[in-house]
Amino acid sequence: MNARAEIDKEGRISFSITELAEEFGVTSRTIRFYEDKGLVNPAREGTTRIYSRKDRGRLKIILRGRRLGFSLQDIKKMLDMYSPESGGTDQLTFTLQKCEEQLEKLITQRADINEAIAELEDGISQLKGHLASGGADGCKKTIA
Amino acid sequence: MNARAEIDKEGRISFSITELAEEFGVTSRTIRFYEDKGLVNPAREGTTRIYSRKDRGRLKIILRGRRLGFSLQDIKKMLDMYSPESGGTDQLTFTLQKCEEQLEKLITQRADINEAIAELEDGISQLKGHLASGGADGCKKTIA
DNA sequence: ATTGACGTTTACGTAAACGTAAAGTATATT
DNA sequence: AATATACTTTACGTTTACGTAAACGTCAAT
Repeated sequence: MNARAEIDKEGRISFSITELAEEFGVTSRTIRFYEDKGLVNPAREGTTRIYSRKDRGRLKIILRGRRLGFSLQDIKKMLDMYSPESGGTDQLTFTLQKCEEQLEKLITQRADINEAIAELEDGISQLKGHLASGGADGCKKTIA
Repeated sequence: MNARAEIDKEGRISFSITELAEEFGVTSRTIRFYEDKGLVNPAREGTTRIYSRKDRGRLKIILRGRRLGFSLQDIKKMLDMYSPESGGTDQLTFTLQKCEEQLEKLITQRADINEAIAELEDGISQLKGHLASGGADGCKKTIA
């Protein structure tokens, strides 16, 4: 049994690469790839990667970004935005602007989703109608 | 001047590939590529592609799908779902189920977006706080 | 008749996001 | 000591979604 695994059973404070991979449903290759691209930067114990809670948080954000269809490059920018480690006033201002741009994007995307959802719901209720009214046709609505 | 362009100035009933490309902000190459993949199937006048309103509708859906991060393959399935041309009852039932699955996906995705938006708004207001309170630090909040 | 705008096919090129082997290190259990 | 397990790096392979170039057809205006 591993020392680290012993110490922090619950409320973990550090994680191995495979732990995170399993938790998030990706391969370790993927996580290392993200590191290659500068999206995470775990500590090292010798050569082995040690992921902090913060690293884990970044991973979570990365994967959500991916689900939303953003490129890793965009996601990197987003992450950099979140942590303006060097807080010069103009850096902050810059970050703020980037954040607001990103926010716009997401809002647009939400609108897209809502449209898609509405159409799907519409289609579903029509399908149900067709099934209820029995027959092979009904109103022949396709796509507009 | 082209005959078609003359006839249907407004309320267009058919479109050329470049018209649609410009309208949707993609290249004609992209649209032909979608055809290659079976996502659209415009009529032909000789060898030239003629896009109907329906084709245009499909294109709109395709591009929205893309913005949402779906693969063309997924989008094809979605489109096939919308138009169950051969309406056998079990075909309809199948389509219905697929639609409902898709709906689930989108709802999940909307949740993702809402999370991301919330975090961003939070981050933005914190940034504004830092900027207002002047200094180089403040509360050192980074990512969790 | 030629220029130009628009269309076509065929086919090779490319960037992003990993997959997948190869080959080695480190620790732990049998 | 040997096997198993987890980790590492290096590097080439793969898929998706187009870009881009070549080489040609078609129509309308100059």
